[in-house]
Amino acid sequence: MQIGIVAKKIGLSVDAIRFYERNALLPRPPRTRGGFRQYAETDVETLAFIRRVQGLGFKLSEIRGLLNLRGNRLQPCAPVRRRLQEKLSDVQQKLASLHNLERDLRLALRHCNREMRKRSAHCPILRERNPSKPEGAK
Amino acid sequence: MQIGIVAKKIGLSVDAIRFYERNALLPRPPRTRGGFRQYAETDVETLAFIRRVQGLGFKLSEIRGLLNLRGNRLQPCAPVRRRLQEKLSDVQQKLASLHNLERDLRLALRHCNREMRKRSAHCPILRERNPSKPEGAK
DNA sequence: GTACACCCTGGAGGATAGTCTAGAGTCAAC
DNA sequence: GTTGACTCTAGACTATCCTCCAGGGTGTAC
Repeated sequence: MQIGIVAKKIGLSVDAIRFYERNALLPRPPRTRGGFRQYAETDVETLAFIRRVQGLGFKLSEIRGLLNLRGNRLQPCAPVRRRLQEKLSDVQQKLASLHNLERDLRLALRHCNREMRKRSAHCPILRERNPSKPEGAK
Repeated sequence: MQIGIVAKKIGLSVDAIRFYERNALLPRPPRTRGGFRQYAETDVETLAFIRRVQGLGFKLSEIRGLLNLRGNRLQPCAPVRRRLQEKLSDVQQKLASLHNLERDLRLALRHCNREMRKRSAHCPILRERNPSKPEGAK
């Protein structure tokens, strides 16, 4: 299978696949005499895996770690589990900080509305010194 | 006030302040004969403003827009309000997609746990074709 | 044997928000 | 007038995940 076919199959760009190869996420495939990459089904699976865990919020560098795990057969579930748990707590932290941000934005909007009702000429967001101490946000 | 003082006052690096100037977030201050920047209180306020709305999740390019609004006095509250609302709905979208991600991660962990209880040698995350269709995530 | 789509490489670029560096100059205090 | 802390500039670098490009070669169908 040549690279364009694989790209279409998986929904990636040709450039992205070559990028993954350069960055050791995908093994170097054999080539035709002319130098064209020739992929097998396992490569397609690897790419599908990459997409899938990328969808779980893993960075490419982390995915590289997972792929190495994937290579050996000795009960690799435990380290994967650990990584999933780490990722879950990352996500939960991000959620918390976004919730804070949401609260601060609502607060700012409320100030804004109050000022508009008063037909005041100065916007509290633009003028005030310290309207709501938005700190918690990431 | 020279740049280091301002930096300390606001909690930014000297480099960051110069960076803001280069990127038209902060006006160019007057200089001493020797070429040192001399800041006034209003510059400190501008920087405080930048920090504040950055804490509300605005990018520097967006903050530049807000700062322009800040210049004119003609009832600028309405456009600010609009931007705040846009930002709020961005945040809400991100929250939704992170919630999806959290759900997918929990699901993946559950699969993982099940497999470990079975003392199975293959990890469902590494092997399965399509364990939980993690799509909704950003 | 030629047309056309496809592939190759290496390197640049891009968005974001800065940080870091070298090498030189300045300010204030003593 | 010298010391020491501070500042100046331009440009390179960080991390992330690719995309785009030129200039050239390959594969296959007709």
